[in-house]
Amino acid sequence: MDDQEIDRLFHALADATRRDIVVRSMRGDHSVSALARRYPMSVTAIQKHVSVLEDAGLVRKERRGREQIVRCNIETVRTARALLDEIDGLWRGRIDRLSDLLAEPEGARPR
Amino acid sequence: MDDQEIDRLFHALADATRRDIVVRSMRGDHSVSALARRYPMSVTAIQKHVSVLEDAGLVRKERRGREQIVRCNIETVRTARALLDEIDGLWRGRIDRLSDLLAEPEGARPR
DNA sequence: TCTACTTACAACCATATGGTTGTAGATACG
DNA sequence: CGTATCTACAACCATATGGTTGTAAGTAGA
Repeated sequence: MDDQEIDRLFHALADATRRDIVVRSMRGDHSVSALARRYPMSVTAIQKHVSVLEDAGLVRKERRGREQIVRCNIETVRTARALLDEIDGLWRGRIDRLSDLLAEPEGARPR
Repeated sequence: MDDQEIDRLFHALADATRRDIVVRSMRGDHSVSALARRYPMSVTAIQKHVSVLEDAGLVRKERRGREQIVRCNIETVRTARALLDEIDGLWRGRIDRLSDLLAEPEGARPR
């Protein structure tokens, strides 16, 4: 996963309406226009939000007759979480290395 | 934590330079200008990135003489991760409820 | 003191973002 | 059939974003 994809992923999550669409799309079948009825904005605005989520891989659309059903891609949510875990891992590694240093006897310190 | 704060948090993470600053700021003391030397952009641009990270709570600045040292706020990284965990929890809850339904005998289904 | 370094901030600019309205095509249904 | 619904997409607009340069002020150090 390259930087641009990660940018798109976190950018997609940086909007309350989009986060809400992700959650709703996990809990049942919702067409784009059905989703639009729940927010104070036009169908086109929701189409754009769904498109941003789609480009980020957080959601996919499945056509059913004349409607597009929006469904969540939970794997991508987990990918985002894993990215944050990685940062936390670096932090914990930093602490570990620090305590390693403190625990090491003087002569054993790597040069 | 309200929607706007969450927006700011994910928005701050949606930029490769800013993510890199977060990681660097975990691994030692870096002033704003020291950070700026590592990226192909002006000091002012880095000041703005640090400011976005600060507003998101991902980083704080500590003045040391004439320089500002940027340090990571790991707790906020963990907050972001917890938000994604919450979504994943809803997903897993959905599955649990589905298998509950499937496991239930016909007559026991809630009305 | 004088000079270099670091930060702060205003002003500016191009592009991206998040919304709107309008038009049009495809599908469902009376 | 005709009509309503759903989606797609272009055009438009205001504001936000991410960069720049220029100016000024505080601090360190020869």
